[in-house]
Amino acid sequence: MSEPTSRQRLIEAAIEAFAERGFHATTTRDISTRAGMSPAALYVHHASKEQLLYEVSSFGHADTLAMVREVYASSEDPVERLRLMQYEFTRWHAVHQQKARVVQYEIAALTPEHRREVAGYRRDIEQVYRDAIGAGVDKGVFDVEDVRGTALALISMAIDLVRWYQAEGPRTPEGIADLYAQLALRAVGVSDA
Amino acid sequence: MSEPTSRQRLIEAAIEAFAERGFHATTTRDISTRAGMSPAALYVHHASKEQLLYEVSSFGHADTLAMVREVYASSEDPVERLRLMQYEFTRWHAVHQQKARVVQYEIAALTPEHRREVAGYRRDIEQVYRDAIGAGVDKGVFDVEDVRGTALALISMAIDLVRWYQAEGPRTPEGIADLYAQLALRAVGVSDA
DNA sequence: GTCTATATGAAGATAGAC
DNA sequence: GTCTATCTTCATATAGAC
Repeated sequence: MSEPTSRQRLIEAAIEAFAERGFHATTTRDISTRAGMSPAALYVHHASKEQLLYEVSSFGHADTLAMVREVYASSEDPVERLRLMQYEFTRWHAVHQQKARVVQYEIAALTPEHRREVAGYRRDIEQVYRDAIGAGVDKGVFDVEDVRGTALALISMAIDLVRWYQAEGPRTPEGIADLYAQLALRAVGVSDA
Repeated sequence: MSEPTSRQRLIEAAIEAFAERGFHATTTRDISTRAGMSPAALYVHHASKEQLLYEVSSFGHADTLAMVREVYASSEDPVERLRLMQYEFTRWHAVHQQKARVVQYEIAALTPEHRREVAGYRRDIEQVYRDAIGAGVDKGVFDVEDVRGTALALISMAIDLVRWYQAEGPRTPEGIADLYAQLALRAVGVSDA
């Protein structure tokens, strides 16, 4: 493990600052100071404050999409697949609470072009959830009328925890993930969950 | 129905602007222009931009707390009570999507004192949900191990819809509220929901 | 690649006429 | 209570030395 580069230190400082204060309330001075540099140093490594946000947002979205796709491919059993999907998706938002907060709540601050790009990732993530639920319905294992609405509800549950979750609090990421995985199965009508 | 006062017009303009852009990205010029006034007019009716936010946030929180308390008192039956609670809480967030967005996502922009005040409202709302779930567990109607976590999950589901819900989209507030009420009952282990 | 110094613009809020 | 004009502060981003 080598030292992080200045570029990487600035990204991590930006995640911290954006998560705590929000993009618009964060100053480039705040970011560079957290990274232990002068205000000007930021622009040697990143073109603008928005570019920093885009970096965080785009990697974060790609990450979560890859994760749910991997889970989807990992099993043929609808119950185990949905359980693991909600478990991992929930856990990611708790473990990476700061990054997740930026990913989920600062989309409006991106340029229109960057916003369109992440919108694509988001559509794809929802599609994987719909596929996972739809497969269970097709096999007669799940009892769901509104597949799309149920997918949105499960995603919402996991995403919203970045609004209130605190790493210092009593709950572990795994504890919440377990609970939310159970709630996901109950939501699709698997009664012995 | 008389004309809204300038004061009220400014509050409504602020809700619109804060919901679309966020508190920090909104300028006082934007608010006053939306209300059809000059930048200076805002300060005749409101002390500051933060005071406008506080007005929206505090009334919104008081509103939702009163609503869930009313629902709690309206029935003794745990199933009907929780169903109605999730229905009304969800519907409120869809119907008042812009106001709800400001209420739920701009807490960090309040002054510490104002933030403490709304934190109290939020604790109380969670408590009503915990009571509603706990009562069903005590009566042996609900099957829930983690009452607090389940309450948070149900609240999260409803709150998060302000992030994606669009009045122009295909879903009605009542349609989402029906679905989320059903999901709430399934979450507490009422299997014929 | 880092710094100090600064250009440039725009924000929140106020002054003072009507 | 509304306006125009403006004060003051602070933000993003750049210039240029080392």
